[in-house]
Amino acid sequence: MARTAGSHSDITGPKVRDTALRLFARHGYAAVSMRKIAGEVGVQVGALYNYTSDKQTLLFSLLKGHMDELLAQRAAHATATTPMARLEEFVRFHIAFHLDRPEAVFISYMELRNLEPANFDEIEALRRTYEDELETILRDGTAAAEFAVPDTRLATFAVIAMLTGVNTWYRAGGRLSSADVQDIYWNMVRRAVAA
Amino acid sequence: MARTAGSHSDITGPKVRDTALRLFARHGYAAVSMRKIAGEVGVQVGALYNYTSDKQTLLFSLLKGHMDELLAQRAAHATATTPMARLEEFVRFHIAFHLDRPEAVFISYMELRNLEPANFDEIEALRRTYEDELETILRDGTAAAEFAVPDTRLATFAVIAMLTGVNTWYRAGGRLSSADVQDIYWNMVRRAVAA
DNA sequence: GTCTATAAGGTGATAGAC
DNA sequence: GTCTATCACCTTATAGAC
Repeated sequence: MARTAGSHSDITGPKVRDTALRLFARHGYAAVSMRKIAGEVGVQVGALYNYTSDKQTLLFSLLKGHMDELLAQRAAHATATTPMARLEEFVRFHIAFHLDRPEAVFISYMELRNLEPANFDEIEALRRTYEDELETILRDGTAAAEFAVPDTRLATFAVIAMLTGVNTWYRAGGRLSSADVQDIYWNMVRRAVAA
Repeated sequence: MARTAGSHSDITGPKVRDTALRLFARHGYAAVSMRKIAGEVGVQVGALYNYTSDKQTLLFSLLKGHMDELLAQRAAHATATTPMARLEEFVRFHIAFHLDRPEAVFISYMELRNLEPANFDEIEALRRTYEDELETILRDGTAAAEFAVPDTRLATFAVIAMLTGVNTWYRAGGRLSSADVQDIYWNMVRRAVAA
């Protein structure tokens, strides 16, 4: 990893991504210019193009990175075996993961429509993979009579929406910790689906 | 209501609002130019300014109209008396109202950040008024031992998020009617909060 | 790797004719 | 009420110097 004299790629690169993530989350992709990103990073606009081929690719890269990490972390944390235990694990993981990175979560939902079709399809497929794990848990639990869920697809949507909604109101440093929120939401989810 | 010769305000006015609503919902407020709206409406850009003082006011007006209608319709439909019946009525109303106008719902959530502070505060106050009715129902039901909800504020957020999430997947003409969805979601909400 | 300068075109909003 | 023309500015992206 030799470092070219005068180069700052190991500093500027991550800074560009962090800055873009923050600005896209706060103001929206369409409302944030490459000049604004460059200004926050502390470089001129031309320098940004050393780190992304264009603005669209920058957005896609942020969303792709987020979804890849979601699936990787989820796979690393899946250890339970019974449907009830798997559901609790999923609920707690989802809340913890999403509360940890509110900006990435926000743009991954809000900026989907600003992805070019091919990029959109790729992100959607990853999101679908994640949701399918929850649906499988709900179907397995229904088959085992642990759950009473008449429509597992709708229940999947309902649970995901309820859990992701935490990000709209939760503020770190408030009266509740992530663990508190996990307890309360798990209690509601359990009762909503339990036989 | 005399009509000036050559004037079309009674046609163009609503058309500007409908077009802006549709384009903002599809592409986002920042990505839609006044020229694009004018083009879809079938007028030149200067004509738009007979119907709105500026682009920001157009967005605000759409969101304000949506929230006013939400609160008016809700008030008109509130007839139940027991907490359980009031909750069921609220759940069914919320789904029916939101499925009826997906574009207005979408921009009312997605474009909040593009409102100027004073406009944002006004819309937020209306949304808060709506949410407070649900929280009151949950608190009354908990006091009456019909519900077992340890944290009524969080339960309010959870229920609203779950219900509004219907709009992300529901498509008119699919396998389920609005009434079907209401039945399924009411069943989940009831079990999540019932004592 | 970063800079400056530039290309080619889009932006919200207004003035004044009809 | 709608049109055309215009203002002042911002946009993404690239070329070439250092």
